[in-house]
Amino acid sequence: MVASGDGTVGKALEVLDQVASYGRPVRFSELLGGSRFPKATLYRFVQTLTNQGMLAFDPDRGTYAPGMRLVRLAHSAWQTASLAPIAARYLDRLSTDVGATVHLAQLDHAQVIYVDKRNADDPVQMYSQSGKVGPAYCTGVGKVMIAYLPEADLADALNQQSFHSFTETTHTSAASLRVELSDIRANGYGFDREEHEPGIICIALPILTETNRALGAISVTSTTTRTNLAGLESLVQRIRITAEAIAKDASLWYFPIPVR
Amino acid sequence: MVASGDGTVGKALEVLDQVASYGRPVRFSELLGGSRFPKATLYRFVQTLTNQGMLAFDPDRGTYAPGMRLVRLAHSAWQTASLAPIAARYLDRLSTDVGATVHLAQLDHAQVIYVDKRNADDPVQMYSQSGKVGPAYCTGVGKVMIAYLPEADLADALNQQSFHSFTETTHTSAASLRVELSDIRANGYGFDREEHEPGIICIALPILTETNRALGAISVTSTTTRTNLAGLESLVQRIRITAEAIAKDASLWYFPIPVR
DNA sequence: ACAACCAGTTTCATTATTTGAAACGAGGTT
DNA sequence: AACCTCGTTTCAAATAATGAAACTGGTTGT
Repeated sequence: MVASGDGTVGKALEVLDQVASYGRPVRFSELLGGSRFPKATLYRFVQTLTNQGMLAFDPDRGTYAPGMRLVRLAHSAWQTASLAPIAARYLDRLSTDVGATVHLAQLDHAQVIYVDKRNADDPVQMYSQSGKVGPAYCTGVGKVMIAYLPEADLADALNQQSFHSFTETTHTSAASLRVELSDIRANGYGFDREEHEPGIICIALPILTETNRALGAISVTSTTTRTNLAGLESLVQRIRITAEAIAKDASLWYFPIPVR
Repeated sequence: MVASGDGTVGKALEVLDQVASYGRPVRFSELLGGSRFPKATLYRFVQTLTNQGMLAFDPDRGTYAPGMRLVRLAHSAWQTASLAPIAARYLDRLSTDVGATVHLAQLDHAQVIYVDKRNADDPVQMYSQSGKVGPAYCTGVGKVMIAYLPEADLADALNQQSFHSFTETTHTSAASLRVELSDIRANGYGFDREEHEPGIICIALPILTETNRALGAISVTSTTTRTNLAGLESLVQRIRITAEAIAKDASLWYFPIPVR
């Protein structure tokens, strides 16, 4: 079933996603055009979401945009459910050690979400890169994370990949990707071989629990003008130290105190 | 009616807020304890939200936490509905000019959400301060924003303030706050007179549309050991330049192209 | 071995909410 | 005045949410 949608809540969240997808404030009629819901129904959803602060209505322009309540909730999510707070100090060190850009990512359904970043070249933090999404099938972090998914979830995730061919090396089918995924499980790391952007390569390692679930992934990115895959591979030991340190901290971190 | 809640969607979002409020992963039974919903109902909400990626379930520990979909959505919100992207360069300049901490905030219902920050002392950005919330009635940014609310919304916002007395100067009633709000409208700026934390003072200015709605606010914060209210007041002209520049950019920014 | 207990999950008849076609109202344009 | 478009409201029919109670599987106590 393509259209998932758990009841009313699922539909409302679908509308929320739709608004977010425009990347700019939108009019009601625009939403209606791109929506599977009838006018009155969509109208009620938009009203409800606005009441709830999940959408913000601009009365001057009559437009809707994602609301500030999301920012507040995401702050919670970022702090309690993401690896970013735990990983921060390790990423700092890794980035200065290897002198390259470091990403920390997690999986959301079948998509990659970048939750933190260290840019070695230009020390100015791009504020809130956090939240940016990317495809799983053609990024280093994406591939190492789905490689450790249980078969049922993996099949699901593969179904949701677009397999759009960004470059010559992009995987264009689940079958060819599956071959690489078993390599990744064998090695414990994976590459991005210019699959997403020409000239951009990376090496990625998963952050694993004791039960071998991937909590997230870290990657070191570079360009073909500066190094090559072998060059990146030489960093594996160093990166593994970071990944394991983060995994260990994460396991210690939440020991939900059974407060009574 | 105290219990608002628009239908099923409102209730589900209430549960989402509840999970976020713990600030750590929580068990189902903990949620049940603090919830007005019966077991089966709460269970279904949590299931739905988890399916939707708004919550994340940790199968190893049996806990729920805010999900990564929120981070993705908030990225959208931050980029399209917040003033942060527009204001960034102005905040940089203001912060170096005045040599103090600068905040950019917006209103979410009756709460203040900090969407960006420049810390003059310590150049290390605290990553993703963005999303942090604060009370409206005892912060500089909060007061200048609610001062420009239409009466109906203002009454609503005042009702939702806790008027908890943090310090000796904290407003403890809507009545006394209202007096200050009319001063703020007269002057175009407002102060935090150690109302939230002893020793911490700030001056805040609203970012206004042509129709005099407050899109957000900026503040310059300092301590009583370094300066005083008169000292902050001397910065008004400089801050106003920034506030007006942001307002102007914001008005130019979204001119929703009627694409056809 | 057994019983009691607990957290989490499922069931199902009842109840309340959502649904959407259609009508309406407010501006604007011809 | 007739005619658009866009947003909003109405209301009976259709659907989905509700929650008490039963159930499951694991843990603890005797």
